[in-house]
Amino acid sequence: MNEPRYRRRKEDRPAEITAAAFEAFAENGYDATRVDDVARRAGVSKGLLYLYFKTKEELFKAVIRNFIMPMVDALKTEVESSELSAEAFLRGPFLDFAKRVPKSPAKILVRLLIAEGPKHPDLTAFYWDNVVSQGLSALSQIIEKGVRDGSFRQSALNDFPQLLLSPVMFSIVWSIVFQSKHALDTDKMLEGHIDMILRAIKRNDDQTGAA
Amino acid sequence: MNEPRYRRRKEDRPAEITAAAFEAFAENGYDATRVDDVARRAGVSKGLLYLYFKTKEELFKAVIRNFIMPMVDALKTEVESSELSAEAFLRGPFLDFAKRVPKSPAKILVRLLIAEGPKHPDLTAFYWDNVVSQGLSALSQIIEKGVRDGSFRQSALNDFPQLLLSPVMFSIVWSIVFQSKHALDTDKMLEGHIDMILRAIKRNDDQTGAA
DNA sequence: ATGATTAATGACTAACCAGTCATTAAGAGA
DNA sequence: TCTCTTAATGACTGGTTAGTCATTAATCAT
Repeated sequence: MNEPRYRRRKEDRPAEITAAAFEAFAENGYDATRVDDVARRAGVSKGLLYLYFKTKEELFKAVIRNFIMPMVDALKTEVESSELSAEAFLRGPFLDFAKRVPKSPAKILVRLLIAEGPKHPDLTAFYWDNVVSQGLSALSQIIEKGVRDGSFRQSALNDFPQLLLSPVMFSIVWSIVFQSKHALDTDKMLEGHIDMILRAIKRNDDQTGAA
Repeated sequence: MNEPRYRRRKEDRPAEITAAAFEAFAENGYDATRVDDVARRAGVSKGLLYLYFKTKEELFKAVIRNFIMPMVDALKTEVESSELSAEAFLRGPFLDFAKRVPKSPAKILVRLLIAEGPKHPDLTAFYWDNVVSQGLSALSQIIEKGVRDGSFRQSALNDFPQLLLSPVMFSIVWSIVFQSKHALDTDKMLEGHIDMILRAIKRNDDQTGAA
């Protein structure tokens, strides 16, 4: 009956607290999240939390780091190890990724970045270095590969790989803001987007396909 | 030397306060904005502010309404009064609009909507009714017009006019989060986007043009 | 066993801030 | 000029919360 009040598991604590904090920040954003609430979710006292994280802000940054790293690593390996043609990569792994993100909990990071980024320049810098610039250069590689082997023509995508990502971002924002009231079939939209892009940039060997 | 402490200009006050609040909310977001600060910016006491706006939240909503309404009205008139072909409209007024928004102060509203929307369902609903759904249906009209007169083929844009807007949203988010450190030529990107879209959806009478 | 070490607690405080209200003075009317 | 209405003030309060610290109890070393 008397649950052990003290557990003493120094190694696990930070990860447990970070996970709880992720939940809390995701639900409420930075300001509205109470440190007490994070501690309670982690089954830990506030004092202990402050033993591992000096301030609320440091905790916030730890959350971002912890949950972004794995995603980026996964994407990079996928890109680099793939032997698919550029088109096949866009229709396959890239589309999968694009469909997955707006449904994953990680979408919340976008909200946090937009909402809190301007107040935390170092966090934004971290995000840039570890996520955005790497993601964009991976996409550029794919596109250039397609151009080199003659299957894609030169297009705006060469200068702006962002255009591949913008509907993904849009899906995320939509799902955060409107999804509950105004469902959007993001999977279909993203498929349509890839179809359109490919129709625009493929050299005309054949000119069929896609709705 | 003794500036008049009391000015008594009942009619101007609400607009002055809303303008000050827009600045403050834009800089700091909702939670971090102090009502005292808004009052100071408006050159007014906090007590007076509470004479015109019952709560901070009501003030926030007034800000959104005040700054969104004119934009939407402008866009709607433009769409409805235009006699241009679908392609000309996309390359002209629509592209202008798309270029303008990410540079205007109104872009901040997107940040506020993403950050605070989930906590303010009625505000989100207002935004939907007055901005998003109207904007989308205007775009749908344009696209259908192009399809009807045979210049566009059926495409993903028929189901997802959002695809036209996603790079605009992307530009806004980029400019909020990264612009200071990593400039993006949003004008060029948006031009490239329209070029690609048109290449994808135009029926092949001619198949030349655009980089 | 027994002290030494340190993970963990939670009551406390110092600061902050949305919203109130008793008071002041500007302008309107007579 | 005097009175009445109301725009405008700003000190105050009640509630909230990030961060602290004196204390407690697991675990470890001997």
